[in-house]
Amino acid sequence: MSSPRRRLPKEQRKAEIIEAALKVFAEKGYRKASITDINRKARIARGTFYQYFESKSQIFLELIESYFTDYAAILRENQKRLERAFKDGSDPLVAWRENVASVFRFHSENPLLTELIYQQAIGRDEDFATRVGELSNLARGQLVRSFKLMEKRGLQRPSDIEVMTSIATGAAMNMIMVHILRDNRTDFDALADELVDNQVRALAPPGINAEHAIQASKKRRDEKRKA
Amino acid sequence: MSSPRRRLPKEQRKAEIIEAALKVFAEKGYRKASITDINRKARIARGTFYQYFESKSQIFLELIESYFTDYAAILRENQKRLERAFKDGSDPLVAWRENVASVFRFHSENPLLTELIYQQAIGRDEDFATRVGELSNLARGQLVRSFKLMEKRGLQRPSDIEVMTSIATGAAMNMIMVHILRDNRTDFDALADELVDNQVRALAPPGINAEHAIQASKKRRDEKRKA
Amino acid sequence: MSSPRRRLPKEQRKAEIIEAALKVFAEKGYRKASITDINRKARIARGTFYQYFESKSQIFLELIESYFTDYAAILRENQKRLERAFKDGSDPLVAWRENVASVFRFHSENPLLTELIYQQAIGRDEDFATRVGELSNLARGQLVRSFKLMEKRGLQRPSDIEVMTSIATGAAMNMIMVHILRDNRTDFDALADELVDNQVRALAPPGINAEHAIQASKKRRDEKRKA
Amino acid sequence: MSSPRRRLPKEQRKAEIIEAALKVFAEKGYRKASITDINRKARIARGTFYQYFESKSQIFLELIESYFTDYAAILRENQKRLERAFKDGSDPLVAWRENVASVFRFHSENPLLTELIYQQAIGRDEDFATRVGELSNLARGQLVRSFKLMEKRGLQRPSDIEVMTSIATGAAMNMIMVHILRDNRTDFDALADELVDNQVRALAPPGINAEHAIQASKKRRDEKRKA
DNA sequence: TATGAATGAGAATTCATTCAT
DNA sequence: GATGAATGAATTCTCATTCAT
Repeated sequence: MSSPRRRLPKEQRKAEIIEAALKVFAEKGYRKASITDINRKARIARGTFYQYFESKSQIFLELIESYFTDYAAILRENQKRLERAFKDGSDPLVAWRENVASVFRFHSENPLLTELIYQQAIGRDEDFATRVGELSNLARGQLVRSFKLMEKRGLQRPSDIEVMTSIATGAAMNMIMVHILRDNRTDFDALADELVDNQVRALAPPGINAEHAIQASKKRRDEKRKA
Repeated sequence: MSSPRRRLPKEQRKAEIIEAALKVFAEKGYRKASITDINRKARIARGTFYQYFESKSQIFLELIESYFTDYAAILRENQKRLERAFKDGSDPLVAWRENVASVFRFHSENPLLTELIYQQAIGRDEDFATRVGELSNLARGQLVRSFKLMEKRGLQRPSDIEVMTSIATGAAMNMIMVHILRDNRTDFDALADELVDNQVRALAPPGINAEHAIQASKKRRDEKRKA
Repeated sequence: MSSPRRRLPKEQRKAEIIEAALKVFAEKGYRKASITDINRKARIARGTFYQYFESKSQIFLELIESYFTDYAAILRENQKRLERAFKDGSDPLVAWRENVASVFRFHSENPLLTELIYQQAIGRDEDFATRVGELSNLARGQLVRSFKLMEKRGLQRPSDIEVMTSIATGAAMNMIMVHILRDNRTDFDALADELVDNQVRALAPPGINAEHAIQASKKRRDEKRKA
Repeated sequence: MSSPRRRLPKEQRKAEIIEAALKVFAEKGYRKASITDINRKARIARGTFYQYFESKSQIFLELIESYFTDYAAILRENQKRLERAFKDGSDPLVAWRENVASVFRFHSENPLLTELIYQQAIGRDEDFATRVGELSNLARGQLVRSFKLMEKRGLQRPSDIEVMTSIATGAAMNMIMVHILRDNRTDFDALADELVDNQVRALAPPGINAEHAIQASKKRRDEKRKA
């Protein structure tokens, strides 16, 4: 009916739409955001959207999946880093610090996606609840495994792992929301230290001196960082 | 056109509508829930709703306000309980435990409202974000004040209070979501103990034996409870 | 948002919408007709339609069903009239003439519905084909039964009943389309006579004088008509 | 953007598209069929279609025209065959039988086009109604002329030619739809005989023995066929 | 010639809100 | 007070058509 405007390689156009959708969803929330909002932000016509995505829910789901795919990769790396430490005989706390910092960094680098997940997808909205539930259970599962490993190695006092996981997860999530998203802090090591120190003190097994372990692991981390 | 069904005292009718709205919002989320859903649940006609509430957003806001009003009352009481402990010379940790348990109990008794707040209102639904932000800052402020008091009294090691608050708040929020809402646990004291023990260990100042303080305060709490 | 216009009893409004839809569908065809067209014709707002009908396809189906319900009633009566003639010993051809005329009259009185069925619904459009097929088989079945009855009673030569039915149905359908719908003829008896005379001559069994039977039955019909 | 697939002679490509369009329209109906459906079936790109046809309605019209062009040729031949019979002094009924059979054969050989015309184009889709009306009047006109000729030659009783034409046309159309399209019958002579025998009996002038004429013409037809 | 990305008018449908009864 | 018919803005999605490559 009317004439096309800007011709773009398929992948680039798709990326632009995804970026626009991410902004719009993060800003307005899934239900309040309209396809028209996305189109406006991506500077495309009404119909163009549907050349790339089947529906509003499909693009949202795609965003969610992409978050969890990337996050899962981070978590897998973290798990490996911890296991490697045990194998190496190097300080597992150093690995733990790096793990926590990497989680903070990941969310800092994906602020819109993070907002989307933590503020929109978690709501019992729509058909996403199921998928989001599945995916966040994966993440939770990773943490549970790490805790178990630490406990088994005698680095953590015996505890109700499920509750400890809720505490650790909630603490991390809230730090991300408040200090990373809201305050835009980027001193990931410092933030990670706050959380890890807290956990070490809280969970150090009776015989172990938490303060000493904390100081030693920070020192080792800094030395390693210099190399 | 047709005959009115049930004539009710204004306040009772209003309460019924609020109850219905709460259920509907908690189940479907603010955006997905329709006035018709609420009307159906409250067994009233389309127009009746507007005799009691100006709009959909108004009743939602009213629900949010009511949550925060009630929660603020709990938090005020908790603050008093802590201050009273200091005045009395009684164990502040006993008060702290009771405080945490009372927060769990409050959310357990108001599951729908809790779900609403934690899963819907938190989503950056621009219409409510501002007000929800204000109100949750109030709650956060209360906690910051308690932490400061503890620190000042030498019961907590010096720390970044903001970060500690994020950790404590996030941990509590997540425990509420997972163990109270999802798992329906009602052993509030046990849950509170998990969290408090964790915090005590993590935050005990250098000179103080955390384990001893934990055991002593639990014992005192139980004795007090018997009376 | 804006104010209601004309308030009508539910049944009356529904009837108005049905009438409007009938006109619009008959004029434009099912697919080209839009809900907006119907709304405009019924002088109602966009949303009002959906208070009375679930969807465009539902109202169309309802129209089709109503046609076949009414038509089936006519055909049942016709069948009875024929059977009564055999029981009475009265001239079955008189009944037959009345039957054909009644079919013409029915379609003449429902010109829009007729147009809808014969010109829209018959097309392999949508989900209607199945239902229309079922329903028109019912009608065809009635005719087959009548033919069999005539043949059994020796009033018709043995023949391929299926083909005869196709011929009779097609002939009648086309007469309806051309002479009733297009030319608006209302001399149903004359039209019926043309068709029946044709059939009698075509199907008269060897021993019977078709011309005589034709004249006699017309005479009897006219006498009966006077009473 | 991407490379052309198959470079074809203009006429061949056009024929392919027409064939695809025919299938698609016959299957889904004009309105429901999309250009994309046609493109997919013809294995061409979106834009290619418009190199050969101006619009969706144009190709449809072209299909309709092609049906009527071919059909008109058949009817012209038929008219000639009938006139030749009169000139030859050979049995016009033999010609008549052949004519009817040829009509059946034509529709049998063009089932998709037939479906299109009888089920789609007939629907008062305002864009085509006019043209389809004109064209089917042409066909009807041919039949009227034949009937007049038969009547003039004393082979048919005087009758309301318009009504007779409606009857004959309707009967033939319905036989085509039911027995040719639906049942896939290919015994065109047998089918033609059913219809012709019927017409002969119905329209034989008073002095003529219909049964005799029927048998004689069939015999002659079969003899001629052997040659 | 052929392609397919881009367009936007238009379709069906939803739902918060109004107001005559 | 209560009712529910009526409203229309807004939303998602479709598809014929255009045109730069």
